[in-house]
Amino acid sequence: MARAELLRQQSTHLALAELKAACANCNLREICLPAGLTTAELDQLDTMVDVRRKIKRGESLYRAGEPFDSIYAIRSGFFKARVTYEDGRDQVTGFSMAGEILGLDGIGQGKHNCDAVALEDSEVCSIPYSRLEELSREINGLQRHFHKVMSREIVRESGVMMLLGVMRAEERIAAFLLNMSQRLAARGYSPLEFHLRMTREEIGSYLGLKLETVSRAFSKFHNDGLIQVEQKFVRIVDIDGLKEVYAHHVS
Amino acid sequence: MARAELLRQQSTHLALAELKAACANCNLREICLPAGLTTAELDQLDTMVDVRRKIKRGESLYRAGEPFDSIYAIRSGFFKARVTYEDGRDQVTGFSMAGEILGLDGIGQGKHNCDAVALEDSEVCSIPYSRLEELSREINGLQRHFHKVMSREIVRESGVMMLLGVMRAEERIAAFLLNMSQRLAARGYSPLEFHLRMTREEIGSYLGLKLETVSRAFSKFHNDGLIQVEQKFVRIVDIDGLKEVYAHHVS
DNA sequence: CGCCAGGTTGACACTTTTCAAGCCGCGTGG
DNA sequence: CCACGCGGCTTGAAAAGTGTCAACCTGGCG
Repeated sequence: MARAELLRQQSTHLALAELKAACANCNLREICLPAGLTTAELDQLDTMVDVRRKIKRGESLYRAGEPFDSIYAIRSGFFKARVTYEDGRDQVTGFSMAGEILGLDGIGQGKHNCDAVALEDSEVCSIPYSRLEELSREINGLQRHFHKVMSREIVRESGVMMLLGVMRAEERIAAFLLNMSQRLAARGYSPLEFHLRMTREEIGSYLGLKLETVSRAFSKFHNDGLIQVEQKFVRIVDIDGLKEVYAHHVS
Repeated sequence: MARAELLRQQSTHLALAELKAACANCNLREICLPAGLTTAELDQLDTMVDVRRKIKRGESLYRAGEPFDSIYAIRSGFFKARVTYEDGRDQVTGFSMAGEILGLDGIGQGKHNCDAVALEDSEVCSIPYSRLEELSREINGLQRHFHKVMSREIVRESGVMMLLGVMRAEERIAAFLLNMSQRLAARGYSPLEFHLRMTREEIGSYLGLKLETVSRAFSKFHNDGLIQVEQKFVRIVDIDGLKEVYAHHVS
């Protein structure tokens, strides 16, 4: 905290482009928090964003129970959100990639509700919540977009509830692959070839399945000519076929 | 829309207490949106809340796809939120009771994402989102509390994901009963005796189970002396026993 | 009075988990 | 540089949990 502040001040004049977040120059600005702001508003926003923070693979950005004071925009990398249960059982509640916002779950109770764990070396922009509150009173577009981000998180989660509540194993996996594909495409990556950052177990946890079930579904899709899988590498061969599995019932 | 506005103006001087929402006098103000505001702020808030709207059992407050313009505070009654899937399958994503806020899912896309259906005759206060935006720029406490409400919805949903992802049938039902009990208690009702407003099928849909499974679990809890069930009436006989089922594994 | 939605219960089928064995690939240390 | 170890992945067989189908019950309402 104190150290971050120090870093921020030091960086203001020196290596601004290097250490300071600089939304105005960020190539994620269209999909990240500043989406839709004017150039002038972007400059205002920049005053609020703290230095970037690097998180190594396997480390956590925050942990459940820690006091909440900032939200985070993912600058690069990949995270999982994990909720741990009283008895030790846990569940992955989401995967997040560049441009997405982490930490929204902390606002309600003033402390984080889940762990945010980096699945690869990552970098985040840290946004003190109190400054976000202030600034979103001044910049209407920021207020509106922040509300949208929260609302979309609610909608996203109800989509996951649908996955977990009504779909069967193969449908869930197909939905998962299509979702990854679509989000990667929105970031300019290939929607048909990608590396999974998470293990089978993490996918299973997210989808409410055991890792063996995930593995079997991958193998079946492979044999059915829908995808090619080799460890964490996935190539979608027949995307329409995948969509049929996802929309199921026509089998 | 125009009609609601008309009603609101008419009611301002006439039957204010009857038709106008009047947060300042509402006995739900401690758990509803205005929680934590000062008396003066409450009066400001009242200028924003439209007339109450009555929803008959079985009718919907809004439906998925309809344009979003207001959020709603439940004044009395009981709702389910339901998402319908392309192919017709649907899922209940939540149950809401007095003092809770409906419609937050609409902010992100400008249209509602689910149906909100009354499970008994209900009354809601309608809060135009544009006015909420304005006012939450002026009243810091309102801004903060609105953010908390959204954040808690995110946390609530990740709790449901946990239910759906890692718990088995009987644990889910126990969790459901304990959750109802706790929310009713927060509203001054008996936590140990209540009437379920929803059918077994709706409970099942919410919990990702078939209605027969719900029914069997109820019967089992009854036989085990944990609860008494008779149709929609439930009495919790052994709440610690229920909690053990919920925390499971010790069976 | 009779109908019908909603609920209960039983028998059986099916999906997914559990348990177990073995493989593969990658990083580490000898 | 190779061997080793280990986490991660795959696959099979059996077990468990939940869903499906069907019959029947119950209570409320027209």
